[in-house]
Amino acid sequence: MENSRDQGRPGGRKSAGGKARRQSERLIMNAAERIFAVRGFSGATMEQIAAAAGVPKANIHYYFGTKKNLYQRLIRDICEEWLAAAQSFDDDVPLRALRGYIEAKMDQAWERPYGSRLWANEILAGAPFAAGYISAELHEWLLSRERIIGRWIVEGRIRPVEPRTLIYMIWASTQHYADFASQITLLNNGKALDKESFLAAKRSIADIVLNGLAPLSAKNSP
Amino acid sequence: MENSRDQGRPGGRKSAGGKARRQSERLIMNAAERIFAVRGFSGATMEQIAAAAGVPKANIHYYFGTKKNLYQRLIRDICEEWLAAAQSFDDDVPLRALRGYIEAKMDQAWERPYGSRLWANEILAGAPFAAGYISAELHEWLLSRERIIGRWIVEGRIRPVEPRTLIYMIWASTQHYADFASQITLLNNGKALDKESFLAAKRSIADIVLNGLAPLSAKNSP
DNA sequence: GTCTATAATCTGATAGAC
DNA sequence: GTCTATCAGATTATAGAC
Repeated sequence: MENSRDQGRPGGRKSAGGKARRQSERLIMNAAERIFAVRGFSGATMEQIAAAAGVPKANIHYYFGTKKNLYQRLIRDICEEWLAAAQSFDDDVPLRALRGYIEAKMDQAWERPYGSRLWANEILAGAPFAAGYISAELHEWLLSRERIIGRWIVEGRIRPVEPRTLIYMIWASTQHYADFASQITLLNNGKALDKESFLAAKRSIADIVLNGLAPLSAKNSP
Repeated sequence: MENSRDQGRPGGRKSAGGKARRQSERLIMNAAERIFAVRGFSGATMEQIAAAAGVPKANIHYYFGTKKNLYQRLIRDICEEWLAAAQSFDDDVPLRALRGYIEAKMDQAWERPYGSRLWANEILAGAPFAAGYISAELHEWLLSRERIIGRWIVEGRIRPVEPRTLIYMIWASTQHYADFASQITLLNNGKALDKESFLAAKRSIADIVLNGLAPLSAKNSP
């Protein structure tokens, strides 16, 4: 009656499993995200991850098979979450869409900084695992938003700027607060940025960008 | 007559040596910069660096002693070069100082992309080697420029923004073109950004930032 | 100074007891 | 499912011939 396909290494079923499995996987993935974010794929060791998760090394292999596999799961996870922020760029009022997007990206940098850093590390390494996702979903999203921004420019609703540069600026400026957190901390007398300073930065970034885009007419008078 | 302190491993003299030494060191450092930039300190291997430099592994140890030592030399080198760009933030006309600085940072991202990426990797890792430099020289520079920007605001020459956020935005936006080059390439149909697109991005970033800072009065009319 | 060979340690992965 | 013990290969560093 027992089906041997279903025990032992994962993969027998799609990726289901009891709550014990799910719980262990979550524990390991959280630890792995931190370690990979700091050391990169090749720099991280399974032992460091095991120690951070508080489990024996062998358990990680039991649940994820290989280091590569574990890493890929995280990349996929981060891509999926990224889509959430991407959706917030969707109002038809330029300044509202852009402010919403900037705020969503900043919230993400605050709430899941290690995800952002893992991504940065992956890109620095040449995007060996994320390339497919970038060329497909991300590229598509980028093109669609460029079209929207282009339309706003034609309609005179924002100042003429290169849409792509604008989007890169938003990515860079928001992710900076996660990716360069250790530098920011050192420049803040060794104290990590508190929530208030972070919120101030969020507003400030949005203000600079949005003022930079305000059309020549319709100046914002008090 | 011969002094044994002066042969064998470096360190006998400060860091002098014949042209052969200097040439070999330069060759190895260039290769190491590329490898460390992509894999990070712990992810890079001496063998990869040796292969990239086209020398036997043992030679690297002969010239630099340890991996750590080689890496530290690079960090120092990059810090020093960074100071050059920092100097360009020095005009008393706000828009000129800022545009000059943005352009200097962009030029650096173009000319020495691996230096920027190595730095990014170091920060992601928690700045274990660069911490001292960041807390001292970089912090000092940052404070001095914040004072200048603050003065401009008081004098009504630029819109009131958080000076630190502004500087972080400039760092992030310019370094993005070096650090995230692989992502940018993938989003550009697999072709690296050419010089023209890069120059366009440089102008575009400066435009957005500077427009974002233009004071409420004295609007730029045609 | 340059290079091959090798020592000492670390790392990903697995075996197999519980 | 969990954990200890361990293997095979990689990795930093050195020894020593040339």
